Amino acid sequence: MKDLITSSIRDYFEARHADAGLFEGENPLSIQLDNPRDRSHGDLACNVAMASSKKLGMPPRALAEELVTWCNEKMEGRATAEVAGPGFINFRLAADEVHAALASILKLGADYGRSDAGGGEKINLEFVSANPTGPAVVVSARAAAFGSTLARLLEFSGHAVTSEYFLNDAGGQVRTLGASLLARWKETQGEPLVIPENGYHGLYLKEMAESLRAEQVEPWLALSDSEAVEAFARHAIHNLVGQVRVQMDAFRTPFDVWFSEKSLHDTGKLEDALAYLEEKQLTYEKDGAVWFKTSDYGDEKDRVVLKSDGVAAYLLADVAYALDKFGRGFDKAIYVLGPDHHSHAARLKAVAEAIGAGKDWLEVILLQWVTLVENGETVAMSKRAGEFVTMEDLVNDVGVDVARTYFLTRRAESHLDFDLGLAREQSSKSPIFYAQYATARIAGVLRKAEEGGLAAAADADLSLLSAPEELALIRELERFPELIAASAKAREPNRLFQFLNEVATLFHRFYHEHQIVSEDAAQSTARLALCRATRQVLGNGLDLMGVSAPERM
RNA sequence: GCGCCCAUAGCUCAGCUGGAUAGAGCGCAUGCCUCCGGAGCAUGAGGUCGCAGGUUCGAAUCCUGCUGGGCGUACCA
Repeated sequence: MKDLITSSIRDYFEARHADAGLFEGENPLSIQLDNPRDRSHGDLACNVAMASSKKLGMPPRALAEELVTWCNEKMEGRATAEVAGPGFINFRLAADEVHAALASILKLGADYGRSDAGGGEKINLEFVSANPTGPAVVVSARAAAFGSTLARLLEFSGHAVTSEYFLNDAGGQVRTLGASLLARWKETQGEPLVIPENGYHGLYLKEMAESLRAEQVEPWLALSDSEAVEAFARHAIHNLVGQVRVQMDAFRTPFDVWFSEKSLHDTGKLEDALAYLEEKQLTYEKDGAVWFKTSDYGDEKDRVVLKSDGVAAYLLADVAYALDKFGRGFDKAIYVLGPDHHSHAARLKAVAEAIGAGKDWLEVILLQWVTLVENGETVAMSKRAGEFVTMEDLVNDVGVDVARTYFLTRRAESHLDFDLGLAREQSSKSPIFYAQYATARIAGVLRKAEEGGLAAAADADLSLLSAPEELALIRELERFPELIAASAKAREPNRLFQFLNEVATLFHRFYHEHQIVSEDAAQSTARLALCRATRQVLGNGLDLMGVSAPERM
């Protein structure tokens, strides 16, 4: 339908104003159709008359009048146009068009909303990637909810997505972790507890140490100090990564690839990366270290890739990892980073350019902090000090549906206050309940209809749906595919949440105004069809969010 | 100092990549179930969109400069 309107408008300009060259040059005119905020302005609104009036030397309203006449003829009653305000052209779809949209929702079912907007673009989406030096914390839960939903949105809108988790299972922090566990082990053996400098104080290591068996540890202790620390570290990492995997799974956040940083070290990829940079003459030596000229690509200063002690700096792993990803043929790599890593954005961009992928190949999304709030008090967290609410605690406390939704209500850039008290309440105050309540309510109505023998009637006469509340609901449902595509393109899953709430609002209003199951079988059947379509859209949307659509609550 | 992010109703936040009278939830006030789920619906009060300029037919949205807050600014990862 949109295509018909757009082509009608374009035809007009080509027939009457071809010499103005509106569609050429550096600022070609694009014909936009928006959903007006105010429904009394029709179904679709267009601003071309205002946008082009200056170039054509015509007053916007006069131009709009001509366009309206032209379009009304072209569209043959499938939609009607009228001029409004300063020169908007408002289009109203014929009822048949609206009903056809409803029929199409019912026909497509679980695939309704799917599109090929992404054109099969191959995207690597990396998210969470938290250091496996302790249990996953709340920021990871936010990243998980955000990333997994974005992955599903991208997939649904026609992209080929690989969800990836990068494990920092190498480097100094891992050794520190091993040393901390070793200290905890010694504690279980009656020795005084001496946690190393900058070590990890969390009780999870105490518990882990207590679950170690003596015969397991003996061979480790027989090794040199350094190798012993390494052995404890390996155990700790293995254990913690296992926990993270289980939690991500329980949080409905599947990953296609768990990428080990250590594997880059073990397979010589770091040396390859360094050789690559050297070959491209992007490195130099200074103060005994090897530097990478990231400032050539917009970073504020150069960075060390090989430390003066000969050990690779983390950035080299970034280069090796980016080379690996690029080599796997992705058209785009999205990095979802935590707020503590935002200084990395510039140098990651530099890496992308240096390896010849181009700076648009690598996209950084920065998630902001989550502050847990309870009774107006901020709940403090620090991984090293061992005070934190883990992701597991959070999920046990409020449930997966509530936790996921809470994170999906906000844009990535906004700091998020997570109110534990509110989330725990399981009431209408909780953000997800409104939409879920709608699905449960619909399920209730459908059960009722089934008891009355109405369920089987598939050939509903949709033209019986003509009340304002009915049409408004259908038109909102019709926006779903477009919303999905836009939400994926903007990397803003929160729009999906907003949309589902809008659908729920319109459904509740419709429900309140109209008796669905009544004496009038034809009318009932039509309204039941609308209920099914609404449930389908809510269900598809909630599914993308990784949230359940309950039959009863 | 420099860099990134944020600033919208009493509170928490949306605002669809420049559109018409800036919205929702919570809280507050008032109505609506003999009827399919009242965990719902409707109405009302509440705004200098941080401040000042600029671009535009048109700005909460884009640009510049301020103010205030968060984070970062390692040969840590």
